[in-house]
Amino acid sequence: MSAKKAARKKAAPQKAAPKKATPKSAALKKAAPPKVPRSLPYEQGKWASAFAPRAPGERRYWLVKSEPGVFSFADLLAAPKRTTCWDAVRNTSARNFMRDGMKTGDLVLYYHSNAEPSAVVGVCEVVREGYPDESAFDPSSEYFDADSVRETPMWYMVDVRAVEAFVRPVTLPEIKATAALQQMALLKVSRLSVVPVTPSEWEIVRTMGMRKG
DNA sequence: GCCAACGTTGGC
DNA sequence: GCCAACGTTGGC
Repeated sequence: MSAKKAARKKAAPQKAAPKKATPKSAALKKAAPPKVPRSLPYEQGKWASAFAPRAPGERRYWLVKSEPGVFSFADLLAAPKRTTCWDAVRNTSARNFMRDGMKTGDLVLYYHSNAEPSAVVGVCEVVREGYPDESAFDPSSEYFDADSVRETPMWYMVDVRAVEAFVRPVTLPEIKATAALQQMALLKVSRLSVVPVTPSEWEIVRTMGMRKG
């Protein structure tokens, strides 16, 4: 285990729920002049398809990671309305996926990272599209970021609701051993807590997770 | 615990 | 704008 895990703090007194994944970095940075959220050229990059205009009714798929010791899928199932805000993400690419890519109704694979075994354990659904992450504004939060101000929020989150628990975990070794899943962003991009999943990848992983035996 | 792969920061 | 130093994630 690594540093994280340290997370798990007071419950955010906010709307949805507790904290989750990505712990953060340290610290309180000294007061700095507000920065405008940087816009990366990701629209033209390898993730362009995640942000491209959608066909009418098109649903997209994603994967989010959380350490089970911090916020597990069982915690999500036990949360009010089986819903939580996916706060505390402090990585610009993951932020962009949440702020600009995810839409209500999209389905999300729930992955337990730093777990034994690390695995996809269930499915949740986006029920609220990107909105400012309140924890970044709160000086008492361990996720406080002085660079994020209400006028120009730096960090965003979405709300997700649990849809179904897999009947068995689809482990990382299994994913790595599946030919059709070799291109999954989960395997290709290291250390990103929110990543896109293609429709075929989603179908394969979900089928594996819902099949007994 | 180790370390690879990144992302971010800051000096220049 | 370059790039080295540093921090973080997360598999192993």
